[in-house]
Formats: sequence, C-alpha cells, structure tokens
Amino acid sequence: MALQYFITVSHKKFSVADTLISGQCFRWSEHNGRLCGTAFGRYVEIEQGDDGITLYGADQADYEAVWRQYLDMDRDYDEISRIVTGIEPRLADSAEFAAGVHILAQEPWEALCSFVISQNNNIPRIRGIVAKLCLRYGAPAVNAEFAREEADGHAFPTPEALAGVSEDTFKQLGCGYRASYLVEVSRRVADGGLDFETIKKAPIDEARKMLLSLKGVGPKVAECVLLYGFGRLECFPVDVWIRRALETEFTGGTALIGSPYAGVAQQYIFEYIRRHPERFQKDGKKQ
DNA sequence: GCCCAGGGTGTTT
DNA sequence: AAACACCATGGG
Repeated sequence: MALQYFITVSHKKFSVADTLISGQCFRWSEHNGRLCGTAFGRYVEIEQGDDGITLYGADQADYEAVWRQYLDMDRDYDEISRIVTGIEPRLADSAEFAAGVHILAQEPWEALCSFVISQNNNIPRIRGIVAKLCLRYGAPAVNAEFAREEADGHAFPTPEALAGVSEDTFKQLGCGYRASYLVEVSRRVADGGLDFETIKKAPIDEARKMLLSLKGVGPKVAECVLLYGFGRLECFPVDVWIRRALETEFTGGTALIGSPYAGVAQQYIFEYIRRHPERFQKDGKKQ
C-alpha cells in the first residue's frame, strides 16, 4: 500500500492487538503481525512498533480524521486504571493484565447490530456472521483492493442496506432466532425511528430507554452499544463471564457500577477472565 | 447425544 | 419481581 503513517504513542502500554481482538469488536483479523480491518469505510493495516504504531493505507489526515478517535488515543488509561483499582483493589491484576486495551469508539450502528447478533452466541460465530454480512451487504472500503481477507475490505452494511434483507436471508447467514430482531432493528434505524444523534445527546438513562425499546435489545446489549458505540464509559455490560467473575473472584466489583469508568473496568475483567478460562468456566469445564 | 455461548422475550408463579 | 421455558446454530 502506498500510503503509510507512523505515529508515536505516548501510552507505552497500548496494545493494538489486545484492543482490536478483544470481544468489543468482531471485525479485525491479524495477518503477519498486522491488524487488518475496516472502520468508517476505510481499510487499514496497523502494525505495532516499540515506540508507536504504523498505519498502512492511511496518511496523517486519515489518522486525525478517523483512527485517532476510533482507537481512543487521547485518553489517559493509566489514570483510569488507578481510579477503578481504587474502587476495587482486587482489580489490580486484571487492570495490569489488560493495560494495553483501549475502548474503541465504534460506529453506533455497527455496535448495535453486532451486539444484537452476539446474544446467547459465541465470539467466533459472531465474527463469522458479521463477516458474511459485510461481504454481502457492505460497500467496498477505501483501499479494499489491499485487503488480505475479502470481508475485511468491506464496510459494515448501512441500516438501509440491511433493511432490505429478509428474515429468511438472515437465517441463511446463520443468525438463527436473532434474524427477526435484525429485521426490526434495521427498519427502525433506517426509518429514523431510532436516531443516534438523539441518543448521543441524551442523558444516560434516556439513552438506555431508547435502545431498550428495540425488540432484541436487552440490558446487556444496550450497555455494550452505549459503551462501545457511544463512548459512555460508565456503562457496565454483564455477560455470563462477568456474572461468574462477580460471583467469585470479584465480589466487590459491583461497587464499580455507576462509577464513571465502570465500563473500562468491565473490559479489564473480561480480558482477564477470557485468558484464564480454567478459573471462570462454568463448572470448570473446557470449551 | 449433551453443554455452552459477550441474552432476550414471553409466560407463569 | 422473580423464576422459567424457549429460542437457532455450531463447536467442544
């Protein structure tokens, strides 16, 4: 790829891989040490060096316009780590383990759609379904010709594109019983019945209510959408893994709920328990 | 064959 | 309000 841009990263612990392959987003893949994927309609490959990151397929203007915000490069995660660990000291191990993780600023629609698909599902399957949707209904990204996996070079489908997809087709793509939810959610968003600009400006409880009004969106999905799609770092998604953690090794973790960076702490716990499954799997079973 | 997955809905107590 | 069955699908 012709374009190339290097940016020095002051947050030395920042990990591109841990951030992009982390269960908050289902679109990135790793090839030869580079993280490859599309956001905001642009395909990019990101390589981590000792002092910073190199973006292939992007220039400085792209970085400033898209990737700086998407990767949340301007936030002080060391400070956040201190704050959440102050609330629950037993977070120290998790916070250190996942210190390289940033909370991505994803497009709200992609977050909403992805996490509707995520319910009662597992991450590899979610990734597969999302890839199919992007391949079939997403527009080719800028720089798509360089993509090593074809789906990586497609934008996430617009609400309008998915509003034209039938329930049967969603089922054929492996969405299962979530197919009807996708039909409904796509229509509501495409029709303007759910307006992301309004959600952005709304107080958090109003924002929650608006998302919860969608069939197929419950408390956990709403928290994920607000955290990963709207930058509401106080939102605290509780999935089966987090629930088990709160019932066992992080019983004090509920004190985080409602605090300004609860969502970041949640991410630290999630990364930690997913990499130590033997301690948190149901009944100690293997997956 | 059973159990599980970044859960939610609808129904019954 | 709390408990419960049910929901599709693929991997372990």
